[in-house]
Amino acid sequence: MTDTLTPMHTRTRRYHHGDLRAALLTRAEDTLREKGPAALSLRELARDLGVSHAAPSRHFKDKQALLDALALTGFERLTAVLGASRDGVGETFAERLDAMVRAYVGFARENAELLDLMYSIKHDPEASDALREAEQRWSDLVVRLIGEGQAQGQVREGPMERVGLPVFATLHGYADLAVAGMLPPEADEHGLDDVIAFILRGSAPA
Amino acid sequence: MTDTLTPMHTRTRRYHHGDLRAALLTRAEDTLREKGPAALSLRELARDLGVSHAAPSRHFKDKQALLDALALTGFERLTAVLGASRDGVGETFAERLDAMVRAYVGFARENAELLDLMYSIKHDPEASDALREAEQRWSDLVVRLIGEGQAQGQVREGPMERVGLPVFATLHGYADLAVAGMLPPEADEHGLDDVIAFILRGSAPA
DNA sequence: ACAGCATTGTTGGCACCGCCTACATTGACG
DNA sequence: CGTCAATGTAGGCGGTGCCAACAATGCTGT
Repeated sequence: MTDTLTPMHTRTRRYHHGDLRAALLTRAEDTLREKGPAALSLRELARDLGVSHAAPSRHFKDKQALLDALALTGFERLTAVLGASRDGVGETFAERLDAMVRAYVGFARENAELLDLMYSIKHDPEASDALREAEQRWSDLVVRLIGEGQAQGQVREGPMERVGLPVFATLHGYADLAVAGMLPPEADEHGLDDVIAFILRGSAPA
Repeated sequence: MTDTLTPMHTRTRRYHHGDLRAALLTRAEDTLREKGPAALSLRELARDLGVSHAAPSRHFKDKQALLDALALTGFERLTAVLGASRDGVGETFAERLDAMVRAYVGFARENAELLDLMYSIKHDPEASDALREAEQRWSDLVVRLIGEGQAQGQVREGPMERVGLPVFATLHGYADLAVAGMLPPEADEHGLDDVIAFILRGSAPA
């Protein structure tokens, strides 16, 4: 009954969006980046996409579900970035660590709010399985890096949890400081180099 | 002044609360700890304290102001705890570092949500001066520790920003992981020891 | 002592939010 | 071509933060 006259392509406002789910996710990430997590509202998202305020609920059962999905894409991209950091660099622990730290901090700087979201969600005891797996996959990359270092005699012996944990903590901590804008200006110059050298000394064989 | 007559404990519902501001802060911290940051609402706080929903606005111009004040008390307590960690331990860098790391992680575990709040706020570019000062005071403690270590020849030479930053990053990162519940169960056993040893190796003289 | 006034609380209203239920439109499949 | 699941819409509910107008209180100066 709507119309045989008004053409679809003008101001395309078809009843079905086509891929609202994906559109919600990308728009949400933009908003998150530009206006922060507090400004993320399902209703505003719906308005932005020209859809009714209840439409998002067809794709995400509640707001948390959307945030979870957003974090999931974040973990996937982070894993991809870290995995790629191994390409084109040497095989020594030092080189691979260097590449991975830079990749991680780079991701953190470019996706500060998203990374924040990713960490605040995994905090939640009842995160989805997919989320836990994604998180697992990326921490496996660190574990693998350390394992290789140990095999090559460039990293001290010991169980992974004990050797890897301080490395992980340092990496995470530095990225978090960078994201929070807490690094002194001078840090831009040598900060990364210093942290990488610090990790190497800390994890060097006894 | 308070009362020689009206006992506190009798459901007194006087028009003026007496010290609503302090009551709001303590109640807010309890709620934060027990039900998480999302459950913090000015209106519910007011209900809990038996005052009208607009009463809090007389003491905090908006919700963020209350959160800022909460974070401020957090920084003050953290500084006190870290300062006290120096008492009763030896004067070597290793001992003092050990004490401070344990104090910091202990505070983080006991005040996880509050610490989260503290960090998410300093993130904000327009935090109050008092907040910035409080944050400064506590990071000064770390700087002081490292300076002493250098003076005693137990920490490598170099400008404070370059030597201290990796230490700070590791400390912060480990505490953050602990707070987020991301540490593997095995970490409870040796995690702290490992991190402290890691920091000592990383910052030892060349 | 007390009048005046700043402080502190109260009431009510606004716009927004997330979530729910009932209904409408669409497209895919038998 | 009819049926039906998937998708989007309309409206309502209780909750939130914030604001403006009003009321009770207690401090302060005369």
